[in-house]
Amino acid sequence: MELDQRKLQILRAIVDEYILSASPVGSKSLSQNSKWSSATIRNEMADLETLGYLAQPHTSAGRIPSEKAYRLYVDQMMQRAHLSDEESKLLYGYFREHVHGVDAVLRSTAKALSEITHYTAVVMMPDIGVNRLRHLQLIPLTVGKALAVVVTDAGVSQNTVIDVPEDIGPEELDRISKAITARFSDCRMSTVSSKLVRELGGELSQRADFVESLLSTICENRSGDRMVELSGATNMLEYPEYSDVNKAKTFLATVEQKDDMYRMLKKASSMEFTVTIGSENEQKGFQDCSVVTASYRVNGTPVGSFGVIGPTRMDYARVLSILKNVQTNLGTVLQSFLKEE
Amino acid sequence: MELDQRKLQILRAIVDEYILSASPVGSKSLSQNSKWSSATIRNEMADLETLGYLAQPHTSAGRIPSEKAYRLYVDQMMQRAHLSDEESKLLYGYFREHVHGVDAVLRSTAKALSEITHYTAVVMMPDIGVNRLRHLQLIPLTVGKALAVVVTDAGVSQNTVIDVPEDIGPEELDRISKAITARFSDCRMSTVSSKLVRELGGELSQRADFVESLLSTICENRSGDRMVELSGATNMLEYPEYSDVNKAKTFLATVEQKDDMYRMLKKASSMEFTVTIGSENEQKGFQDCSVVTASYRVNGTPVGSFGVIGPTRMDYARVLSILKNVQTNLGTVLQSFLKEE
DNA sequence: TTTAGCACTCAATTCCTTCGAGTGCTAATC
DNA sequence: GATTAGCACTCGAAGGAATTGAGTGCTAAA
Repeated sequence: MELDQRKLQILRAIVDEYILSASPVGSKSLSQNSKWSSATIRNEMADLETLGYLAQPHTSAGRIPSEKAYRLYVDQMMQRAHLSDEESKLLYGYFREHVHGVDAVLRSTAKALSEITHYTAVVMMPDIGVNRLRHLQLIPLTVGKALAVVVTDAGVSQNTVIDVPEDIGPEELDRISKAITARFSDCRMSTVSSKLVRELGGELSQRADFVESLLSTICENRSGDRMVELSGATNMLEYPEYSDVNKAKTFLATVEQKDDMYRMLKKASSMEFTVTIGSENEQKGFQDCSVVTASYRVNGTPVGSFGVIGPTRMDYARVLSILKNVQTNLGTVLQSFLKEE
Repeated sequence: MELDQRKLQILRAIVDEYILSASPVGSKSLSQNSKWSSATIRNEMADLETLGYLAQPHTSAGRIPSEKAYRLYVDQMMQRAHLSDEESKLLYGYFREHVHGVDAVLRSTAKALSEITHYTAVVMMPDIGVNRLRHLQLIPLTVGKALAVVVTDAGVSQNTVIDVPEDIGPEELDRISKAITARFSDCRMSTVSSKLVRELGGELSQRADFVESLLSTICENRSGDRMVELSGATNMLEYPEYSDVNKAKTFLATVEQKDDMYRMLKKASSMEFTVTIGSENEQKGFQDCSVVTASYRVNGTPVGSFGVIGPTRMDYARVLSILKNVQTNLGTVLQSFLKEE
């Protein structure tokens, strides 16, 4: 049995309807806005069920789309929604407001996404490895401790507390900062530590051990916790899917595992867009959710990604349009951080 | 009518029982562990209800304590719980782990509190105004922007993006940093800006306007958002009080208003401990919650506070013991940041 | 003053009924 | 042969009556 034109149309109508209503779609209501009678639609529905695109919660209920149906819908059937002028203005506004550095922009991106989609948004902070070092400053804290502040070409900054041998005083920390900044300026963070061993010279060579441990600490510092911005987790409580507190709790617990979220986004950052439906997700807590992500780039290199998490029946078309829009805005903003040099 | 000894004992038993079970306490079950018959207890309960200490959800149900009862319980009746060795070790462990600066310690405090109490914890980052400046470093970002990193004697650090006149280059930023650090080291942050105008001299005087705006930006930067660490918000979903998704949503929305949380904690930081029961709370979303806070000190000055938010029937005795314990631990840890100088 | 006894109350639970949206199948129609 | 009208059937949801039981207030006896 094949999916002919009519079956496709009916399936699409069912998915569209279910995304809106969250309750099983019956043949009668469908036939209202269609050229076929409810009986015909019933027959087709029966076929679609056999083919695995639809499921019936119980005998006398309508049909709901299966994950397979969503997959088909996303891959082939949906029509990209277009955002109203109002919406894209609103969205753009979020980016205009927070031009205080890449981190701030990405955080406000998360907020924008969750507020506009009404789903949950996650944004991954850029992978510092691919960025170029612009400035490193060591600031003495207490004896044996210092704060390392790193600034990269993308405007990203990062603080790390590091251990310092006790015989290095504040002045030397400052000299070392300047030496590292001078020597490694414009190098990719990921190559700084390996280059180091070979190119050491001058003042730095006396403190090679320290400098090496310093740089590796900095690169490893970015724990998932600080690397993922989460927003609108509680939006999910709006949906009937989560009117059961236990389901809500599972979802919230999953989404707050920032390490996992980071891994998920990192994986997705090599792709322009991803749509992961229901059980396709690795996370157990997302079995009834879908995750849609988009990557963002700096100088053409993908450095991170952001995404929206919603119920499987989420409005994929709309979400994808929004992500697309945000991706563009984000590109412009990030580029502006680089241009100003 | 007075609250005689027997009434007090019965009231206490009811509160204790209700804290555990969350369901109305009847005279029969109470009489099991008491020297009085259910009838006597019933009579006393009727009196306690007239006096406003108890309420009946409906005629044929047991009694639940009123807010007035909790107030009395907290102020006079409860016996301070004592933590098991295991628990205080566990609690102490959280502090041993994260000695990477005051911020990190406070964040892990929030986590510790929420995990051990199973309620929601909020921790306020210390009010930077009362701390003494130790180091200020300006790091160039792009043309017209720089990152100001401030380190205080309590080990607290803070990043702020500031605007810089375009004619100030990286070298001058560095000189200004050093000059400010030298001149204002050991001054309270709150007095730095006012002192400034009078004591300006040498290099700084040429850039008086810039320096002044810089310092004021730094002091005003601490938005509630970054100043409050929240942990375990979803713990509340465990309790029958929040089995209704809407109530849960209201609670979560309230607790995520970090500005409000900051204001609440700031207000509480002048007191060693506070217990705010139900409608005593300003926040509308906390009408069915209680908030217990404790302050923490650096050099004897209260600089911040932390607290636990739970249902009104929370285990006040236990929570207060834990807060007390944490307060002590925190004092020791914060002190250690100062001593090492 | 305390308590045993008893009638009474009322939410929660259970069981039934009704209702209706929806189905599958069959026979008539295009 | 494809489509559709018609009809019997299914089953969850909604609503109502009966039952249960934990708990009360009151009264009279100890």
